[in-house]
Amino acid sequence: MDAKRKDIHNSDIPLLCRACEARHQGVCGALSTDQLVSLNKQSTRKRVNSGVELIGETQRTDSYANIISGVVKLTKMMADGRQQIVGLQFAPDFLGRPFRSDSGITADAATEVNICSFPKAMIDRMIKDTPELEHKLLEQTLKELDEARDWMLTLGRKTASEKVASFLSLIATHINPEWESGPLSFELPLTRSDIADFLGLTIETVSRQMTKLRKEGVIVIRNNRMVEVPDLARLVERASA
Amino acid sequence: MDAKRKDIHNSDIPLLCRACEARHQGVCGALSTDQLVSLNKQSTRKRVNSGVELIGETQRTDSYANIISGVVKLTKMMADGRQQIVGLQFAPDFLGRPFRSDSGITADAATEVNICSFPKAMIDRMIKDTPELEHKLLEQTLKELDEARDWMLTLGRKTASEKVASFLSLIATHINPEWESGPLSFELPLTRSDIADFLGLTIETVSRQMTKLRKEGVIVIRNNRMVEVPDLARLVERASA
DNA sequence: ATCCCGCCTTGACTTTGATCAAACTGCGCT
DNA sequence: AGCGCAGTTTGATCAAAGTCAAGGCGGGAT
Repeated sequence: MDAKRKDIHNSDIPLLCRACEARHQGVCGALSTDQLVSLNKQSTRKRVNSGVELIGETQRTDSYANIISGVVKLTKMMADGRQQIVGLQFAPDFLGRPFRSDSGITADAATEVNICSFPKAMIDRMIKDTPELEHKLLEQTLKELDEARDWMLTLGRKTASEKVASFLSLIATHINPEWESGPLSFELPLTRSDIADFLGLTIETVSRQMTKLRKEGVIVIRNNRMVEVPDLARLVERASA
Repeated sequence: MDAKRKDIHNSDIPLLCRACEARHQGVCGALSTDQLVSLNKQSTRKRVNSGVELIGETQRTDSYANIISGVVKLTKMMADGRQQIVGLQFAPDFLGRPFRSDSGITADAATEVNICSFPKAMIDRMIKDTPELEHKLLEQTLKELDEARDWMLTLGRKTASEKVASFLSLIATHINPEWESGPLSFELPLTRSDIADFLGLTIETVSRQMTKLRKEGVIVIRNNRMVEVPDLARLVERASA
């Protein structure tokens, strides 16, 4: 095993992605300087508004992207309109499904989103030449799989109240992963309707459970989007995580 | 790109795994003859009965395994005993979580299961030396992710009746992937209790919905485990897939 | 054969969350 | 300011699934 390979496998220091002009753990971290330079030429930065479809039925999926900022929701829809959010992606996640163009999932911007996108063909080519890239993809895919399975437990076995607490905990800890103690406030990246689709509930039930948590003093609702959590431990408790 | 690399990426012909004495799409497909020989020395075939824990709290996860036959259920459990099956694995799936020992999931034999297991350290070492192996793992992980997300839609948005039909369709099509038309009969690999844990329902609800499908002529229940489906299309329809 | 035990089914009733409907809030617009 | 609108909250009612309880079925052991 050469030193370079070892380095990639043992370290999780994000590398500089010149194409995105940002440090992140997206695909770029595995690339050589030469590859980054050529990627740089083909990549485009985009800013999209909330609600815009990034990958799906209408948008042909001929590109991958790194998320620079914002939140992307991955949604599955049934023929009759029922829908379920099957994943949320934050910076610096990688957006796109390798080796396949359709997975029956659409990706929409939940908030304003900045992405750096590049041609799918280019990345697919680099994957074949660069094992480190495949390693990065495997790590992200495993992370997404863990998250999906955690959420399956929430969808299948938790009560409405536990679901809402789980969602708020998820966002709270994601916004501030290094939190220790004391109050914490943050902006919800989703509307009530999106939260309902993420939790497998209706908007009315989400609203009622939020109200319940507010009345019990577990959360403070500043406005529809801004939430304050005086004691995260108490919220996490409600989630029965 | 050398020919060998290209071959692995473009072909999905299962290779002979000498360690398992079986052709399958598990990890062995990516290995060289030398690697297979050394794997052969360290691997052990095991037959385990239904209900036995393969990976989890008690069983220290220091090994990976290929499933030779049988069905393995991946379960998440809450502190109060509620549990959710987050995945089913069939031959020739690969069993084990790379790069991490605990993922909060236990793997139990749902039926009698035959596995071929090898030391985790050995595979982890081979992963670093053999990009093709990592490619195989990525493919399986993506498949599991797709399945998990499909199931999230089922858990979050389908009715009890649709859930049961979805489960039966899943098993029916898995048992006989090349099915065209005409009646189809198969053995359920799970108990009612397991089915309930997979669907996020109670055993009573599962039982009632099975009875309903039986009375409507969509399925015939030979005995608790044996089910006959006269017209698969009609069942799939009920699943609102 | 009979008993036993695990697994499954069925019935009566309760609870949770969905549905339907109405009203409220914040915000951009004229 | 007043209007309109999207998003949210709240209330009343309803239906779906859960809970509790009893009984049936089948396979293995004595």
